[in-house]
Amino acid sequence: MSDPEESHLVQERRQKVDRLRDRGVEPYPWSFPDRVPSTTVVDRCRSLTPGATASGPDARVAGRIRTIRQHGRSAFLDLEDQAGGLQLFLRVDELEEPAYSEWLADLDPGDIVGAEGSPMVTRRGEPSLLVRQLTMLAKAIAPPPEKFHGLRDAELRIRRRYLDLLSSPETRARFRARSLLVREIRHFFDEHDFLEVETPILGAVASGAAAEPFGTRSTYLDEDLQLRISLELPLKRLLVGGMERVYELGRIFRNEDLDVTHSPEFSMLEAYWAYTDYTDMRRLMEAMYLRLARRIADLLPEVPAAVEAPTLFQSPFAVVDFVEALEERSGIPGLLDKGRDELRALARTAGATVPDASPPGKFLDKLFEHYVEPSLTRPTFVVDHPLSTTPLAKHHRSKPGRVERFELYCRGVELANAYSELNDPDEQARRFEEQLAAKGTDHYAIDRDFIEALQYGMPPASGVGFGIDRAFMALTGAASIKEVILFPPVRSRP
RNA sequence: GGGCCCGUAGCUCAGCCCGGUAGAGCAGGCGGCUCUUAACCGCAAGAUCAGGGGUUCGAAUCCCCUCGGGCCCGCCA
Repeated sequence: MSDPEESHLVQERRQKVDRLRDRGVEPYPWSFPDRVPSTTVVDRCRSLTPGATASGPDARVAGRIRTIRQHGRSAFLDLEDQAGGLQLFLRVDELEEPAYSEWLADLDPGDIVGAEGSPMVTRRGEPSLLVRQLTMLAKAIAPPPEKFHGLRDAELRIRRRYLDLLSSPETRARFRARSLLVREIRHFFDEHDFLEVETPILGAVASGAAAEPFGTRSTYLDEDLQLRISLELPLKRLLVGGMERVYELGRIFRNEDLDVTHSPEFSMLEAYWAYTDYTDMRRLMEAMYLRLARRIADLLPEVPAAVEAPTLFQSPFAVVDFVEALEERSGIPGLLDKGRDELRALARTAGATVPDASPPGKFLDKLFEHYVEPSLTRPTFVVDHPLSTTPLAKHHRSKPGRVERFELYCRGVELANAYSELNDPDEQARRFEEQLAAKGTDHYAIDRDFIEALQYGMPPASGVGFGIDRAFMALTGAASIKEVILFPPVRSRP
């Protein structure tokens, strides 16, 4: 693939830029005031019969030229803007300066133009703008992707997302929906009196999850730093500090390979709620997902999975006990009494390869992943995990060997993870030590300052975390996380 | 990191099995057309066939390596 700079197509378009300048037309002007969305013009066309032109004031629209259909001394242009698009109808006897023939010669698909004229409906019934004045707003010197098939090359669609966006209404709709869904999530927490906060991305030791961190370095501090892998510990410090309902929605970084459901950097929301337990949080999450499901159906009426979301997410969500579900599905009784070696053997049989030295919880997670997860297509809360799987949750008040935790699953994907938060400083210290000793989790560094914070007293609280990308995937049925991240990580260009 | 598959014009694709020196549509150029909508009609142009090496009289095509991508596995609560 040669550099577009060298292409003769670009050369030809550069010559058009020169020609425009020679005629005194600025190819890159500063603004286009008083423009309205294309939908405003389309609305004004509704009352018109085919062939009629509106009598009222002229309308001004702006956007990108997608196609040009020239008919000798008239032409139709398809103009696209964020609201949608509109057909422009150019006729030599309607168009003011500059001359029609000059305009068409220097206009290409991909150019951004402004148009002023009368709303009209063609004889074939297409809402249009009968153009009186056409203004070049940004001459495109690189040609846009093919008008009908668009950009299919998966690599180009990701590396040059702007090309994917400008050539694909579906892509534009998807990312618009993502933004509005994030807005909805913020509204939800704001309405429940949670404060949105920001905590550091850079720190000495990344903690709060078992994942390989990215490293970087501060020249000023002369220290090695790590990028955060979770939001948990700083937010809990805020509970200690007296903030009773906090959440953060931000990027976290895990130094791992990318696949259909994992990206090395992704957006995570974590919320902590003082004086409540995981049952309260379960109700909150159910309420949130019910709301998001309704919202996504409105936002993406063209996407079947989005339209089905309100049917799929219906109250009450199913609740299953982690151990009961696993024992039932696998047909293996007494899992909690089994030792590490026995669990490892079972995990092997189930086809999972886990480092021998992993803590018992790791094998249980693998078994769960294998036997239970795929069957969780409807929204289901999996509750009360074995203690060995979860170092930061409070032990269960009535089930020995368990913690008060839930994970929400839907369409086989984990959508949320929450627990009654551990606030006993000594037990927390002990759990960290155990994790560290168990190996297989060598990235678990002990955050001493966090233990110290707990010593001052953290109110009982529930906390939840969920990946924004996966939530959006589950709601829209997206096949890959790359489809829901505007700029997924890619290798630098060769 | 391992396995399989893919990379041909700016874009979308054919040609590759079975070796004979590259073909179309869109976009662009020139000409025609004042209601089209993947507009249409005519003419001309556009390609280090991802890059490098090998086999061969001859390689887009067969083999090897490199780069980039996709899928699966591993890693990843």
